[in-house]
Amino acid sequence: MARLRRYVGRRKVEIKKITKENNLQVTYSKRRTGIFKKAHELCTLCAAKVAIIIFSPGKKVFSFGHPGVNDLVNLLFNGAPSQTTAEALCNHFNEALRNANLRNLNEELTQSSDLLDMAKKNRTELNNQLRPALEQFWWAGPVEEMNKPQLEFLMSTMEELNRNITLQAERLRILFSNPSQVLVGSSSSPIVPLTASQLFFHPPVVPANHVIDGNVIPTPPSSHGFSSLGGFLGP
Amino acid sequence: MARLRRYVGRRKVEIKKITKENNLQVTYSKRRTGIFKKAHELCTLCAAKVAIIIFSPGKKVFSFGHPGVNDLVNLLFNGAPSQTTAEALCNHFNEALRNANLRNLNEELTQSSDLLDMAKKNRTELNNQLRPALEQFWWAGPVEEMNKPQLEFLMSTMEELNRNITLQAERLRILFSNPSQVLVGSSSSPIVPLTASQLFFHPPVVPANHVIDGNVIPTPPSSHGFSSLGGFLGP
DNA sequence: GAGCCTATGTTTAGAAT
DNA sequence: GATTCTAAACATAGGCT
Repeated sequence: MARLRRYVGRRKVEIKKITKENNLQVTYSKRRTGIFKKAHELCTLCAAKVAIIIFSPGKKVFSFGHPGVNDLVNLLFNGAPSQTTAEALCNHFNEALRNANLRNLNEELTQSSDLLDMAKKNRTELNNQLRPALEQFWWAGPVEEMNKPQLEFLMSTMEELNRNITLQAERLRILFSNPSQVLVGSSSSPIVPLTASQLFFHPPVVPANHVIDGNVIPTPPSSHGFSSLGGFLGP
Repeated sequence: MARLRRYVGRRKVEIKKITKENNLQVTYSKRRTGIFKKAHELCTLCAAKVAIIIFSPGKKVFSFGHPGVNDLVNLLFNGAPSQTTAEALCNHFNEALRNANLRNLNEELTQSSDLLDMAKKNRTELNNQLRPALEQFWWAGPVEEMNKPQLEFLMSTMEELNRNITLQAERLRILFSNPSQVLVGSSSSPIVPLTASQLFFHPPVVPANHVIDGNVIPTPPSSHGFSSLGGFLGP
């Protein structure tokens, strides 16, 4: 009864930058977790796809949350178009890359490579084996180093990405040189103009099954390409 | 007193795919809002940078939340390096692009272009005027069409992005052809190896002040570059 | 579908471990 | 720096408009 009130309970907090460096760190950590959880739930509940990148203030610690590893696995091993596959894999790697600054979990990436080898041989048959393994990557682990095969794969994935980017660029150029054809009218226009989203999120036009067999070394785009997503790559 | 108990209160919900199509839609909408709010708070509280993409199940409705418009404004008008500026702007546009499927808010983009013209003339002096205007873009509005100057600007921004991508690719290739130099050792190694994140999130190496004056028409990468972030661009 | 409403399930601030 | 604890703050399911 004389129990001292050790815990105060949640306090109201004004939404402005936290000044106490220590509090900030704790809050950051907690809320990051919270957001990821929410994202996970949203994915599960609604079959949505969610990608999140968070750059912490100083520590350049950033996380990448992404739900639907299940979905990715499905895309990956159920004959989805190559582009999608490439994206799924690239995404998978980036998930790791983006966490690449704390611990050294090279094992996970290695395992990933193994999985890819397996996938190369049989897409659907291995589905059940791979699923649990890939799901380990959910809030995937960090990487301090990549070995050559891993890098190789990353690059080949990027190569395809680059090709798609170039294609999109070509479309953009055409659009640009003749804007009236595409940009005129609203969505109800008889001309059926492309919306901006249609322009940029165009379905694949690239030959299939390239990524998994790919091992070329072109001039792939680096993840700076992703910057447009965040614009947080500053110095 | 005879007040009927009209509202039941929140019910516990199992985290698995919602079957009732109607419920799903409502929940999706509510929770998406919730996540964005959380993200916004995280940004404000912790000065973090958060990027979120959500693809709804069927409707291909996706949103892009991104905090720190404040930060972007600062980057934009306080002499930040060009690359960062480019990214900030590109991001800004993409924020709009990604919402480009519901309403038609061309006005907002137009305003944006105007802001850029202003910025071209004086970066810091206009800071206070611009800040509130740009902040309107926080959960920015949709766009069904872009006019030529807007497209032009988008492309020039992308051009720079593309250049950076190529640079990064070059680094990657070098790394690839001589992995041992970079990939050996842990972060405590005397060789000071690049971490994956250092490799990919490298500081700018591109000449400054290009974007704002830019008006060229190169082969810019399209937003498919972002796919690696989500891998959700499939058909 | 967007919005309001409330009872309840969840998250989390602050302190301590 | 992550985790635990408590109580209060907050988010939200289901129902209704």
